[in-house]
Amino acid sequence: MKRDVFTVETLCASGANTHPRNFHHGNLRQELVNAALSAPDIEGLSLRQLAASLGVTAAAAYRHFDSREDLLFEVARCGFDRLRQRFAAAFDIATPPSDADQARKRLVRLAQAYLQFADDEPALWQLMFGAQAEVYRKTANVHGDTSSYEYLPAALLGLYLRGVIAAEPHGHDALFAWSAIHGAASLRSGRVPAALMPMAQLAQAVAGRVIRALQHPALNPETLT
Amino acid sequence: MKRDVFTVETLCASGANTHPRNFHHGNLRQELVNAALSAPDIEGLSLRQLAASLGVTAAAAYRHFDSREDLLFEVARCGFDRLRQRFAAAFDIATPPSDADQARKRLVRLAQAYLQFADDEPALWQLMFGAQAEVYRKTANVHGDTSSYEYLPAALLGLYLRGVIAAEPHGHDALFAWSAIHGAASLRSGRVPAALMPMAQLAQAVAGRVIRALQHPALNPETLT
DNA sequence: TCTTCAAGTAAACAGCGATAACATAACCCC
DNA sequence: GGGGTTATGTTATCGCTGTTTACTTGAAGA
Repeated sequence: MKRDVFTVETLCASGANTHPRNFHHGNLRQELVNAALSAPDIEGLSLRQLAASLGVTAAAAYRHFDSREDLLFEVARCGFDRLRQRFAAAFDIATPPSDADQARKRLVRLAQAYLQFADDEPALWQLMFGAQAEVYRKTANVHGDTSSYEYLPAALLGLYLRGVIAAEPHGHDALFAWSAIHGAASLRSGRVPAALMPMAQLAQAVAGRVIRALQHPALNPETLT
Repeated sequence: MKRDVFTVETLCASGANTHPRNFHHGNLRQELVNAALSAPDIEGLSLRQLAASLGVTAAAAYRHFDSREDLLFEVARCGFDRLRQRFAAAFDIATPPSDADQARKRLVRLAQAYLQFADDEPALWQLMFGAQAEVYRKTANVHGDTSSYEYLPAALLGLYLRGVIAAEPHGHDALFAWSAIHGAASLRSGRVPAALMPMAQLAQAVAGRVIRALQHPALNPETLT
């Protein structure tokens, strides 16, 4: 009994499927990633439990990933891809803003997409931008996704071209806009009470003020030092 | 030998100190916290290693803390206290701003204090605002430190009273300012390249734009929905 | 059909947080 | 000073973790 557990008969008999396509898992690598993606705490998940939840030994995972970290890299990569898709939908490149108002609304949509992502996938958000963020982001980018960071400057450029903001957006302007939106998402994700207002309201409050800041000429830097 | 290791003679003989004040550690609780505070990765530290680094067994730590988390709570509490001290120094309540310029500079100093803290104590910053932030912040606040969050609104009020910003600062204004500064610190702490400029420059870029945003009347909200 | 290989298994390792049972230094009371 | 109590250490142990090793087996190709 201890030795013969894995004969073909035993397995086929126990499986409800008529044709369990493979004794070997169909695509364990992807299934591991998928299971991790929907875990309530991705960073804290246990590889053994994850494998067990797929009816597989922990060691099996090591046929597909070098380490637990390696698995999390892949999960983060999927996360950045999902975020990029949301940005793409919010940016809506197919219908360029017809006027200044539309350009403003596009920035608000981008902000809201960011906030919504943090709301919808808190564990994934933490993996991507939390403690080990640097490492995971680096690997994700190596795999070819820096593009998430280009929608925001593009939206600012759109605002400039339609006369909403004063000067051609500088790198500092994009960083400022990103800081404000990322900070809001981060505070919200950390359940800071002030950031728990309805999301559309938060997106407007932040994006609206970002636009206000860029609408007017810069302060004399000497008044700040 | 196995039994008599802990006789008084053995210990005094091995200690270089003439008077090892106590066989029991002087103040193990505080020493554990201090050691944790200067660990390169606070969230990921191992209680056993921490205890061993103080020449003590892991179980000894449980005489002073209910759990590893309980220790981290205390560490976070110290972190929020240190942050508050930095805010207090930057705010400099003893010398109120004499004019609008001084009020602006005070906000820049607050932003810089925040960024400097994230730079100086990255592990502590991650503990306080990272994955488990909510939990640690809650406990820290229970212990009596919500005051860190009051310097920023106070600085905005100062700007209003000196005619720099248009309207009496609203909760949304404070949240926006905090988001922008926190976001910048967060991006910098995550080594996002754009945020790695000299810190004074970053503080000016962000705080300056926050002021610019609040200087002017709000946009018509309908242009944003 | 025989060989080879990919992809699973079981078993073991060290390290972790946590608990329980025990030992002793320090202290208080007489 | 002597004796009991308590605070604060120790050792040993548990179950869990990530990871490695050696083994097994289904599938596919010459």
